[in-house]
Amino acid sequence: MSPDDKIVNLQTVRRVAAPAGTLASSVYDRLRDDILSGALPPDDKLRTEALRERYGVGNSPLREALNRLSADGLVTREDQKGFRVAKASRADLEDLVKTRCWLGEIALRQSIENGGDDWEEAVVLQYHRLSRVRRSSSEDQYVVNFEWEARHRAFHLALLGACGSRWLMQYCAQLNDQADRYRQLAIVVSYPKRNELTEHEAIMRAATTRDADEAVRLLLGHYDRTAGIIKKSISEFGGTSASTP
Amino acid sequence: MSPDDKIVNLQTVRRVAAPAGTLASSVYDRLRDDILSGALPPDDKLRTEALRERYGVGNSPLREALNRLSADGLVTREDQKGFRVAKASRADLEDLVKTRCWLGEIALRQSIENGGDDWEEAVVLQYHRLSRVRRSSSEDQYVVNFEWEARHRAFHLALLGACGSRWLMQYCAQLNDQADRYRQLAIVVSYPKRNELTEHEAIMRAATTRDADEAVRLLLGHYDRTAGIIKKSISEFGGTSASTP
DNA sequence: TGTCAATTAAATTTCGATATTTTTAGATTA
DNA sequence: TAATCTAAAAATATCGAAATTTAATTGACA
Repeated sequence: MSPDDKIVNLQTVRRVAAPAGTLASSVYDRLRDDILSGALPPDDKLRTEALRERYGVGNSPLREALNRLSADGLVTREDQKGFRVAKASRADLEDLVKTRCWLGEIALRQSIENGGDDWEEAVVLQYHRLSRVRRSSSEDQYVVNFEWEARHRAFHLALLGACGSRWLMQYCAQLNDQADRYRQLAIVVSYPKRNELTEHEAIMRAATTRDADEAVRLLLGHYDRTAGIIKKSISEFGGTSASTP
Repeated sequence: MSPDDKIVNLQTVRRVAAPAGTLASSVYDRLRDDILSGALPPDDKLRTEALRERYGVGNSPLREALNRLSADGLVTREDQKGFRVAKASRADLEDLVKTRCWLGEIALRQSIENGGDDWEEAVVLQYHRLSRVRRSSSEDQYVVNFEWEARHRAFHLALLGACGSRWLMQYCAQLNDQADRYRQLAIVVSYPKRNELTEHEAIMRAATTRDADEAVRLLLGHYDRTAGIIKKSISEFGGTSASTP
């Protein structure tokens, strides 16, 4: 048994073939994927030595990537004490989903009000793309399908994409990412039977019909339901990844 | 003469005496101040060599600070092209204030609803502290008073401090900082006669009286008025700092 | 004179090693 | 046994120079 077992497998196929222009960006992408997919569990200490070996890079690009991630709230940093994967807790999740609902409602209403034909088309398009890939890479057991994850993100962003505020969009995107991480953490425990496609379709229809109230109701319900499933499937997060008797 | 002379120049008295635990954090604080105060103008290219000399540090801590700042949206980064001070534009300002109003309203209403006695006391206290320092360090001309800036920020944060969401608070704080930067940029041009203390007092009273609608009206008016003054005092931002015919 | 290519210069990014700080382990003492 | 201090080990933070990439300059050619 190598010392890095907890990190390694999870047989995750990389989402993209790292088109990174700089080494630091490449490491950033990979680390980000590993955190969002749960391969690196919450509160895990991120030792530079171990990570340098894992990603095969030097000190500088690694440190740079970690700093960028701490900006995204996926990694925490403390002077002289290095980096850790951001903690996950029930309280934080509740805060997260609450904020997500507040901001999501504003963004969706603005989008429905301001969005033109191009916005409508983008929403329909992204929904279509989402509907063409499977939720899980495997039939019997759940295996992260990075393609689905990417399209799911794209759909939700398109939905809010005409809100007319870059700042708001940026925040919504960040909250989406955070929620995605919790979703992955939960799924590791139990893969819920949930037909998300139906929910997404209903949201898409209400939005493109410009039925703001209904669209908001559906979207917030979607957010809440996701959070509910996560909370149900996990008693408490952040624990050390088992082992050590 | 103390040995800390290197801090002195730029005739700005540092807000805090740099209690930084690490060099990178120290540089981060100083760079941040220089950007927020307008000493480093928007869109300015940030060459590592020049900055290393200016702050008297090596490559690593500087780069680390820049990466953190790009997280705050005060600095932009492009692969292989380095860092620049974030651009400032009328469009961005309008986006900024719009978002600030959306989020500020939510945070204030939540605070008024959830806040206990401790919150009320904090608001009153911060208002009092704000009222004890002058807006400008000098009487006749405007000179940034970092103490006022700090207390002003503290007051606004206290006001929203009981909203019950760390995410929302973080966003509001970031938007506040951004708005502060624009304010400094504008003031360099013309120092408007505006009795902000009266506005702050009114907001404080409405909030502590739990008059949500009135408090929101006043706060958003405060935001809007600030943005209006800024827009009026500057035709367009971001230009190179004069020179070069 | 204007454009394109090749060369030089400048700046960013990255590496490898060193200095500091924190954590761990061991020993000593109350 | 618990607590405290000291020394060793590990990890973080920092430096200075080398390696890449981008930008600028020069010169040739149409």
